[in-house]
Amino acid sequence: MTAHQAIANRLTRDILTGRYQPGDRLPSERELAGRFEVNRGAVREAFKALEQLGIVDVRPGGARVASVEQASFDVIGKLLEMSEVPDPGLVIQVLQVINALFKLAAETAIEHATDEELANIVARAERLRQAVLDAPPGKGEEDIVARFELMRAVMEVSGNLATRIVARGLLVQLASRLGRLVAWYETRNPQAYAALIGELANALRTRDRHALRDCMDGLAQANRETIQRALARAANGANQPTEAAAT
Amino acid sequence: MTAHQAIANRLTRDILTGRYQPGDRLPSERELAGRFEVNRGAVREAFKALEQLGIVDVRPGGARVASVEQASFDVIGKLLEMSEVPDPGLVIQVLQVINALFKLAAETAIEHATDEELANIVARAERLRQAVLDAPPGKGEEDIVARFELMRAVMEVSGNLATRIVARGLLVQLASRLGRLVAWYETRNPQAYAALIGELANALRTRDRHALRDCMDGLAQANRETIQRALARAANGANQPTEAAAT
DNA sequence: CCCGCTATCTTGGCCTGACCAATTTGGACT
DNA sequence: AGTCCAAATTGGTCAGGCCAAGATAGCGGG
Repeated sequence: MTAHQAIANRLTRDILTGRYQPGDRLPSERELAGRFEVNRGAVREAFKALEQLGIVDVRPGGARVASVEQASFDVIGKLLEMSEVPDPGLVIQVLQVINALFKLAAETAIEHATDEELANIVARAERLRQAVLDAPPGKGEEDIVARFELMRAVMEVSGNLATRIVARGLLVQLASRLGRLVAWYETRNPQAYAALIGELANALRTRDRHALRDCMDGLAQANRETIQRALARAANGANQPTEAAAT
Repeated sequence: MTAHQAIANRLTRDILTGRYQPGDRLPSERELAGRFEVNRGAVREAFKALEQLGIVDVRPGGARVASVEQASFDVIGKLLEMSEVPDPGLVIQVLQVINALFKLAAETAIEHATDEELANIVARAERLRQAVLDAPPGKGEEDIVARFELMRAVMEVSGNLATRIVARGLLVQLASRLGRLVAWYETRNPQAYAALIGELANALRTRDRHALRDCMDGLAQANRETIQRALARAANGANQPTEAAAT
């Protein structure tokens, strides 16, 4: 962790947690340099990062914190990192966006992707389905990662660069945060979930748009429930199972 | 335009147009400082911007350009600015993403928004509808902006921060680019479009999810066609109607 | 001839100290 | 109280330099 990164993180945290309100003026570069005992250049680089994040507007005369509304979408990742267990409401919102894009990507994929690409996806889905079924109860946690990867794979072959970039960004931001809670995941009803995955694989294979739409909502709901439950559990027994250390 | 911004723009352009390939090493900070006749600090700040954009990976030993795949979604705006008339394919892709989010936002809005918020949106939609109908043929170009603003308004009241941030980012990036082509817009079939807007307003007012879904696809298609036609026209008569100056 | 290791060179990270131009701010003046 | 101007503050940039983390070429051993 370089100096300017540390400073940027600290300031980001202070801003996103409301210690600095929108419109407030941040301390000057010189003062922060003194406070953090670093060179002004390091503070400047941190400011650049904040500006790029869209949470600060820096110009001669002073740097002011901007409204969250006009923030870059990278702040979502930062917001997820604010607390030990990410805010469930925000996670759900991000999931909704991801699912909307997943739906779009899948529909585009069955129109534009090559047979080979689709076959690849289908194979991956089948693998996930087997994994879900084979996993002993309480030991099927790992597949939450596989679920995300399946989504990502579909987005890759959608041929839509915008979808890829946006969804990828959201997925990595979310996955890197949820991955740490892996110990709390549990697929409530493996059979039902496996069936949904199977439907998805079939819809993709046959390029059946209608079948696709039918299973999408179910999948989204299943994912949401799994994650919601994991979050709730994590929030309770907050630091029992693993070491789960905070920095 | 400050020095580091100019340098960042130049390098961004070089990278996105393929002058530097993914994996290539960028010239060193010192060399670029010499080439652009600025201080190394300025180049450093430019590098910070590129790094934040996700198109460059900078670390001791050298800065390398990253794959477009792992870029931040802000590059979409940059990509749209690469050429005089934005790449139609990319615009369509971005529109698809926006529409997917619009759909999500609208569905969330009819569930969570207050009556007052919805009434606001409906009023705005009605205004747009009237404007479309009243505009004399060939003079209805301005409403393309209103269309975007209507979408933005719906996203604002959706109560989903992730949607707001992502969609807002995409909308401003796209709108700021398409706004300059305003002279080429023309609503092909005002009556049909006005009818769709009317349906949308009704669906929102009555919180009718089914009716909402029905008109969404039509709206998306109408928007896509309008913009697609404008782009094609702009690409042809590239600099006839207005001054349309390039920097 | 190829592979692995080391010494050297390059590169980014950071520092001190300084000047300029844009903004803020406080006080003088009306 | 409201206006206007000058001083203080702040970000933007520059110069030159040290250090540690990577890159690289050259050597030695297989």
